[in-house]
Amino acid sequence: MSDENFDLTLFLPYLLNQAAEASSLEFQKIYKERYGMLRTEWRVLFHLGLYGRMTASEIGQRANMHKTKISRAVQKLTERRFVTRARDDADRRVEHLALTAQGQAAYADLHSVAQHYDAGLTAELTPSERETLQQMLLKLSSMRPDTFT
Amino acid sequence: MSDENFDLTLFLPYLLNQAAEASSLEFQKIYKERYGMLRTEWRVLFHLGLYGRMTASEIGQRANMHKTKISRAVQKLTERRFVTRARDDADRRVEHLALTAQGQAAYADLHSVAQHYDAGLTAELTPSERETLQQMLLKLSSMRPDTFT
DNA sequence: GCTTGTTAGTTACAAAAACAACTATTACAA
DNA sequence: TTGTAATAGTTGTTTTTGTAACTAACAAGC
Repeated sequence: MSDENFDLTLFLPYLLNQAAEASSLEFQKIYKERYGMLRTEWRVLFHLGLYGRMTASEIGQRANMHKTKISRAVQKLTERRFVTRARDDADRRVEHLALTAQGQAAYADLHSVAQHYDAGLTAELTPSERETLQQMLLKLSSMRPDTFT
Repeated sequence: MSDENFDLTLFLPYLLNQAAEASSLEFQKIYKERYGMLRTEWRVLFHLGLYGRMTASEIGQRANMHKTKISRAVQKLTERRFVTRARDDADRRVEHLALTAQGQAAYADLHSVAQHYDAGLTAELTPSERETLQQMLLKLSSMRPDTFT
């Protein structure tokens, strides 16, 4: 039963985790040191920078983040004047979030860092490898595997 | 300066994190439900199952886990009779860890689950894609990128 | 109008992770 | 020896996360 040519160090969830951690370590340092941000905060910032005005739920859906995480990230970001909140007039439950000038500046800075960082990471891959990697990661990201007993 | 054909949703650390989380979700449920294990505990178990008797530091090096995480994981695993500890006679600081019969059984079970789970994940990839993915993830895992300012 | 259900977001409490300081043991050099 | 540094592992404290319960606002049927 135990297939010997199955190496657990090549187990995809494990490998992905290792690669994800290793690859985000240095970048993490940068947004932490420069802006005192957590991963959740950086993600909210980058969604707002990328897509413009959004609500917390919209960010949650796109980023696969739980609403409490977002709530807390937004709180920190507003405290530090990176983000503003505006109640929707029609539906007063929803809040529209947007970057302040300061938030835009931080986003622009980190966007550029990310760009160089990413280039550094992929430097060792050929363009086609890079493309394939992206496609596969996107596929895996959207997968919801069920019962594997 | 801001290269418009750089899409942050394709930023490698982000993509890797998304893929890693999505791909480990269901597997996580299994070892949690069946054995009440945390990720750290599962990792220690699988290292011992895979390599046999090891010390905590050895596991730490291989798995890129901090020693406190391992210490606590080992504590839980010994409490639940999955792992035994044995002091080294020559150097009484080090402890050799090993799986009990019960630990072996759990490992065998989860190994088999992992095998099927992994097969399910890679089902949509061609063997060569799978191979390429592995190679790239291994490369990224071992990378220590520096200053990308 | 009023119930009942749903959605957006927050808050409170418990679980887990990160980080620093600690003990015990060994190594090694003055 | 004995004093200093290094290593293996643990413990304590602070952050961060996860989970569940909550408030407020809307929606829809009656």
